[in-house]
Amino acid sequence: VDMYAKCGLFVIAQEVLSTFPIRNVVSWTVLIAGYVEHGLLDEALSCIEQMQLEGISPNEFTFVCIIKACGSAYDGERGQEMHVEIVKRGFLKANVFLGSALIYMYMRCGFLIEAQQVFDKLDIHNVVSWNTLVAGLIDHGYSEEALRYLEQMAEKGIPFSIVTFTYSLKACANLGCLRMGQELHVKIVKKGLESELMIGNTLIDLYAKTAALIEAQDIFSKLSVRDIVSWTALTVGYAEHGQENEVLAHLESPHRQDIAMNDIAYVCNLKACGSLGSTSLTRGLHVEVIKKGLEGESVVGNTLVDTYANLGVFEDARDVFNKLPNQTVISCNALMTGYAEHGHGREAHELIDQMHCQGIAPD
RNA sequence: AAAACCUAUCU
Repeated sequence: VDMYAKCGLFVIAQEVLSTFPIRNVVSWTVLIAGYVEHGLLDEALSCIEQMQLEGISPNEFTFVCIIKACGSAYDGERGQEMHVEIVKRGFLKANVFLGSALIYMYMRCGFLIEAQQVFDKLDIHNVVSWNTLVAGLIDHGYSEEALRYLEQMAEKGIPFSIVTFTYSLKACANLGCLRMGQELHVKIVKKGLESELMIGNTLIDLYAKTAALIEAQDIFSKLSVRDIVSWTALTVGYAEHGQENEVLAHLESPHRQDIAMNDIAYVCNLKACGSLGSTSLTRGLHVEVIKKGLEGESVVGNTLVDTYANLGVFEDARDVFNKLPNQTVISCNALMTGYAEHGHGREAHELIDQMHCQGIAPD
């Protein structure tokens, strides 16, 4: 059941499960974990109901899965209900897995105070519970706070993991602290972690964001294995600093290296084309995006609208905008900013009216 | 026998 569920073959997993004369909490939990890993919250929750109907109670493992599911689905309400249930059963105090899952859930749902409270109340901490807190803070733009927690970790002698280093670098990148990033880089080299892909990629990003493009390129060149993240981090960095030739050299390279593009990579490359002010490159990428069926993906679609609008190519901006499966305040703002910056006051006003008609609240 | 943190990206 675990294998099928992990592979996403849920019909077979359920079938196997149904042939068991007796199911226990593990049989159900592995299935639930599979659903959660594949983002299927409703199915996971319905399993919980079914197992309880069979008279089987969820245990700590089960609750970790459920809490994670609530976080992934941004369902803070339900997460809170589950939290109450967990406390009632006395599971929380000593289980750092459950604690980390709750911190993740609250952070993702924007309940930062609650996340910190869970962290503070935990009897046991480990590097993951710290990392989860730090990651959440950084995701919400509190990089200084995150750095303070990272300092505390160091003071308490908690060894940094790859994830800890990654987030430390990310905090530096967000704050534009090249110096601190370089100090971390030295430590990373000393620990022999520089060839870790996640760390290498984050170093590329740090140096690119702090305008240290020679260093960024150097890290990139020295990586023995590169993935799509390595490429896009560098490309965006070059674009943001106006290095057109390097961008051109990198846009096509992932293909040539047999590295698959994903939706985020298209967003990055579109962003790069936009930074360079190139309508033709943008159109070229747009064609690829359509071929891959990604035009309607919200972030990809919004980026297309934004890029075209910034370029002042409003026929295309409008065309993509109209085709979006759901227009949101983000896509509207992107289009509107373009109108405003290119002096199209009338269109901007019409868009406000359209938002009103569609019940999209301006922010 | 099963569970937590995971790098590039949109206004």
